[in-house]
Amino acid sequence: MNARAEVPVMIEGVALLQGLEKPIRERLAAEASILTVSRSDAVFRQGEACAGLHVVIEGQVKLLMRTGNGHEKVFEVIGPNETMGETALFLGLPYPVAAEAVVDTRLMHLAKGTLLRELASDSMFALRVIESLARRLNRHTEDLKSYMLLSGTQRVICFLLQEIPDVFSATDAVEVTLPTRKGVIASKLNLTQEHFSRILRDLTAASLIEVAGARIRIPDVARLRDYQMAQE
Amino acid sequence: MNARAEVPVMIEGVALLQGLEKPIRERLAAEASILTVSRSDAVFRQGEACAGLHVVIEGQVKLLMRTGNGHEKVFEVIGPNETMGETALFLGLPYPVAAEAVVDTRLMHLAKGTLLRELASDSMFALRVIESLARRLNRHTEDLKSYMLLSGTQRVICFLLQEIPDVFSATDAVEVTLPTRKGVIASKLNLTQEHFSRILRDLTAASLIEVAGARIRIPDVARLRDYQMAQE
DNA sequence: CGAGAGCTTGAGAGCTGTCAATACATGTGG
DNA sequence: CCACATGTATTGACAGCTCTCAAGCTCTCG
Repeated sequence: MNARAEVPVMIEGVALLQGLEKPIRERLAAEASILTVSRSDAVFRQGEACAGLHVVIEGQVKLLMRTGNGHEKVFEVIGPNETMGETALFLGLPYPVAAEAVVDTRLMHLAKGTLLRELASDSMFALRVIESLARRLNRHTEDLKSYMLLSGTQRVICFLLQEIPDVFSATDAVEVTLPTRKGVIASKLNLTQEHFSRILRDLTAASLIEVAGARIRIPDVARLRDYQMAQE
Repeated sequence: MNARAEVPVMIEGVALLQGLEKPIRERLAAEASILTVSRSDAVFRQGEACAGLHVVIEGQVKLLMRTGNGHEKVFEVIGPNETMGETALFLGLPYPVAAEAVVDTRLMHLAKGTLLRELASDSMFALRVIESLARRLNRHTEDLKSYMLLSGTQRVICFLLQEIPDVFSATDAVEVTLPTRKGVIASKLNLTQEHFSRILRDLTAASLIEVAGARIRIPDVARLRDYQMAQE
C-alpha cells in the first residue's frame, strides 16, 4: 500500500483542515509524512520541541503527564482524524504533555513551516483553526468543570452518558462500548483504576448499568441521569 | 470623564487587539460600549447567549460555575486588559460559565458582528486571536495538570510561586500580595476556604512563608520550591 | 498450559470537605 | 470615638471520598 498516495484523502478527513482549497491541501500534502507508532511507544515527550502537527489516522494516542513517582495521568485520548499539540505549534513552545500510542497507530505529520505559512496567507484556514481551538478550549472547560464539581461516581456517569451515540433516543436502553482500556479511562476521569472498578460495581449493584467486559448496557438512561443529579 | 473618548486607547491596551491597524481599531471603537458592574453583580450568566466580547478595564471579574446546592467554584479570575468568553463568541454557543464582578468593575464590550467581520477580513487579527486562544488553552492545560497531579499544599505553593513578580531573582526573599480575597483564590485552586487557610498555617509553621493579611512573605523561594518537590 | 496484562476485591490510611463556632476586619451610624 | 453590623478569615471536630498496597481473579496469546 502506498501511504503517500492516501495523504490528500486523509487531509480532507481532518476536522481542522476540512473544506480548504485544493491547492492548499496539495501544498500541505507535499510536506506531509506518515509514521507508524507501536502500542505504548511515545509520539512525543513532554518538553520536546514541536516540529509540526500530528494527526491520528488510525489507532489511538493518549496525552499524559508523568508524576515524579512513575505514575501517569491521562489528559485526553486522541482518535482518528483528530489532531494534537496545537498550542505548542502555534505558540512555538515545547509540548506541555507527552503523547503515547494506546494501540498500534498510524499518524500523519504536517511540517510546522508549511502550516504557519498557509495560515498567514489564507484567512479561511485561520478561521478554521480559531474554531478548532475554541472548540478544544470549550471541551477543556467542560472537563475542568467535571473535575472541580463532580464526585467520582458523577464523573463516571457523565462519561457514560457522553459515550451514548446520538442515534439513540434519550430514554431507551442503550449499550455503549468503552473506547479504550479501563485503566486509561479511569486516569482520564482522574480516578485510580481500583476506584473506577468499584464505582462500576456499585452502579451495577444499583441496577443502573450492566457491565460485560468493555460493553456496558444502560437499561434506563433517564434513571442513570437522575441518579447523577440526586447525588448533589 | 468621557468614557467613549478613552475607548481607542483602551483597545490598544488589550492583549488580544494589540498591534492592529488603526482603521480596524477605529471601527471596533465605534461599536464599543462601556459598562459598569458593581461588586458581586453578574456580567453574564451561564447558558446566556453571547453578544460580543467583554474586556476588563478596571477591577476584577471571576468566571465561575454554580453547583446544585448553591456553592460556587471559580475557574478563572480576569483582570485589567484581559478578555473573557472567547469560546462562546467564536463558536456561537451560550456561555459555558458565569461571570461576576469581584469588586466594582468597568468593562468594555465589543459587539460580536463587528468583531467577526474584522476577523474574516484581516488575517493579522486572526493570527492574533489564534495566539491568544492557544495561550489560554496552554494555561488551562497547566491548570488541569495541577488539579490532577498536585496535592492541595502543592497547588498553593505553585500558585504562590507564580505570583512572584518576574523582577525578583530566583532565590531572594520576596513578598507577594494576593490578587483577590482568599476565598476566591481557594476556590480557584479547588480548595475550600478552610482547607486553604489550614495549608497557609502549616506552611507558616514550617517557616516557609509569613502571612500578614493579603501579603505573604517568602523568606527563601528555593526552599519553598524544594518543599513542593519533596512532597511527591 | 503458562505467562502476562488487565481487572477486581479487600483493608486501611490520608487528604479534603462539612458543619459550627470563634476571631478579625471593615465600614456605618450614633 | 465607640458600638454595632457585616463580611471575611481562622480553628476545631468529624465524616467521607479517594488513594495505596497487596492479593486474587480473568482473559488473551504464544
